Amino acid sequence: MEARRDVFQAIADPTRREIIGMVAHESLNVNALAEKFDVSRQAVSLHVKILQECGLISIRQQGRERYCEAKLEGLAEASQWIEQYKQFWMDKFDSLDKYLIKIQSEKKTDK
Amino acid sequence: MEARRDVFQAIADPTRREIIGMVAHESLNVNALAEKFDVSRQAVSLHVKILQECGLISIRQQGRERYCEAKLEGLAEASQWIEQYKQFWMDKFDSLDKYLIKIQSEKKTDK
DNA sequence: TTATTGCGCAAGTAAATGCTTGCGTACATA
DNA sequence: TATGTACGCAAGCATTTACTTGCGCAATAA
Repeated sequence: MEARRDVFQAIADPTRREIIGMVAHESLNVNALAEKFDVSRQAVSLHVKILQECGLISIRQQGRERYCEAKLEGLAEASQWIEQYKQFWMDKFDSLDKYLIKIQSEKKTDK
Repeated sequence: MEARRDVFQAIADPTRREIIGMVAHESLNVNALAEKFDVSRQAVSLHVKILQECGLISIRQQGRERYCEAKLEGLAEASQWIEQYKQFWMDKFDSLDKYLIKIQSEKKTDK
């Protein structure tokens, strides 16, 4: 289980997406996280490790516990990749991001 | 190679992301697509099949050729998932592109 | 008609993925 | 100090993945 590891790979797994969703709301330690899934603690621990390696969560060690905190900016790369195509299926952007608005207006001549 | 197949899974593979990028610009038949990659035509053909099954491209049969056309709205699901977290990191940076430039320069070890 | 091209369908393979169980270790609490 | 708790490491295993080569067939060019 050691190979190409990027954000796209990380969020490809539904369990990992769930983990992200959970720690986005509140910091959770590995066991607390594991309790919410049907799979073993080890399995969850591995997902956590992968998410950490991909920069999507960070670990805060506190005593013997390891709290997982979301680092959602790690999603930016994937977000940008998708955003570049968004204009093709949406007429209107409700995003406030200046960069995206800029790109949108630049490519309005397309299509 | 038959199992869980969703959009996240589909875009997890870099070759498939490249294929999407290519057919987003122009319709290409399988062979034309295959020529642009190092892998065999069969491999590309399989990626195309997967992308089609995930609703990210559609095939237009024309004689013996099969033209791949992007169906970028298929990305909406993934887009929405990421979008829900966007607010959590957008205010952390002046702009998205600044951050992307940062991670791109960090990713020199790629491939 | 015959040769060539475009492409899908296997079948086979190596590597990656997801998960499990067993074990060791650091931290806590009785 | 003895015991329980949080969690990583590692080995083992069934699948899935990404590819490859070989074959066959329909559409097209010679």
